[in-house]
Amino acid sequence: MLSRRHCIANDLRDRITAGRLKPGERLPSEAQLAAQYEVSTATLRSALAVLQAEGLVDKIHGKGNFVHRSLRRITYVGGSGTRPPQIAADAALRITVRTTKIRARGHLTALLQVSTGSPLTEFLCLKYEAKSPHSLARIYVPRDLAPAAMLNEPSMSHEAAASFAVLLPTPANVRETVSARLPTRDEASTLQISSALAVLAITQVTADITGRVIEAALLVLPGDRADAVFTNNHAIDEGRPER
Amino acid sequence: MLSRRHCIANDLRDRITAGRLKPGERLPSEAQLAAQYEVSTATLRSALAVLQAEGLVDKIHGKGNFVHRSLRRITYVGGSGTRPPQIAADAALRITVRTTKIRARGHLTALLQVSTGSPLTEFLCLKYEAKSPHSLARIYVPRDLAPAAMLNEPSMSHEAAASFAVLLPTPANVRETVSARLPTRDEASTLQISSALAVLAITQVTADITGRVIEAALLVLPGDRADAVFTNNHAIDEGRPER
DNA sequence: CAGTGGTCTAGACCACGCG
DNA sequence: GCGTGGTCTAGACCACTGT
Repeated sequence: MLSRRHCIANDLRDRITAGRLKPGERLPSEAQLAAQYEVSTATLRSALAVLQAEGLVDKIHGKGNFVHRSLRRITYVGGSGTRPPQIAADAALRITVRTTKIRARGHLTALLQVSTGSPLTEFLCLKYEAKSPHSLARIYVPRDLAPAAMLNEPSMSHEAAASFAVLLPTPANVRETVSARLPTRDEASTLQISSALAVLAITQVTADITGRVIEAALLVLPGDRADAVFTNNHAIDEGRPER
Repeated sequence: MLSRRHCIANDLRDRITAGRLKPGERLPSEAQLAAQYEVSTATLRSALAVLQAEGLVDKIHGKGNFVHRSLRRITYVGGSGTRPPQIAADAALRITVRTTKIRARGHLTALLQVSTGSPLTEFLCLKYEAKSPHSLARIYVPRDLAPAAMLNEPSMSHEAAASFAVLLPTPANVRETVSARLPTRDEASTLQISSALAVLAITQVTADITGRVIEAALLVLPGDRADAVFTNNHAIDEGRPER
């Protein structure tokens, strides 16, 4: 026996995945839907919350509920060392970078293996596909390693922005840690996603051959459209994994 | 300006992370908490829902709300090819394996690059730490490759259960795809987690040198306590990533 | 049985977007 | 101003857990 909330969520989900409700389309207002399903607005809203957490529905205050526009999937390609790891920037991605001088504290000291107060440069990178934010990266580099040119160059090349390690002299060892969590308040609003939609968080730490950490990158990708792929070898190739 | 829901969630979160509410401890009943905070039970429940999605609170119907017992973290070690990738089984993990003969269909045909109806063996592996389920893996192997011994061996070694590829003759190429999503109904109940707690889903495809896929593993790890780590080199070593 | 969480209601009032 | 979603209430009733 399913609760009405789940019945309604299932019904709407089916209508969306079957294409009877199309991406970008506005759903009837919550009051109307509540009347159609003969439930209270609270119940109807809890059904929509399910779909929202699944990334199928976008709620916009004052405007309505919309079938999620299925954006291009984001594929983070790891298993680096030969090429700079990066989000596959197939096309038409716009990147903004904000550079800030900060001092290490908290987790950053552990990640970069520097002491508290150590000078760092933070690169806050935001990628957009058209007008929708797609991914967020915070990259930290010890101040003495950040090439001076980059510090003064507001719009750098797309490729370089994704990772700086490749520009540095010595070959790099990379460790990437991937986890699933809810976005912080800031991340949710920056990426314009629901704070109930889990993100794929990737922490990428790059060291030179001496073991010195030369870069730490914290990437946040919306869970509904992101995968991270790690390959030994390019021999295996085909479609998407399950689900 | 924060909603009362978030105020309450923040307050309880602080009390938990500060240790004033201890792991395993039962919270006051929802009615009592609602009275303390002077809100309706609905509002209080929505505050608890926030903490539940963060994995900080376990709700048990008929018993109460409990501060989440912080279990050992699960670290999935990828970047394989030299050693079988596996969940670090530091100690005291019990594994159950259920073996089923099935036929390929849907996503599995694409993953294993076999045609629909092709005979497979499914290994459904569940790891427990004490009595709590910790991770779930579904491993698929073409029937003609599954060693006959394993099919009849109900309790295999812990190491072998995590990945079979290492037992096979030819060296392997591995592709691992990581994503964040909500658990299915089955996964949530099997892992005894909230269906609002995101999971880290890892799809691991192993091929032999000829390019033939010899194994596909679908791993599901609770997002609140799992990381996947991919390293080029073991030169970098220290604590946890951010957050 | 009593106590707990789970679901749902009918309605009030607030905040946002747009004409 | 009007229609939308966002928050909250006070309470009813159901379902599960333990005694």
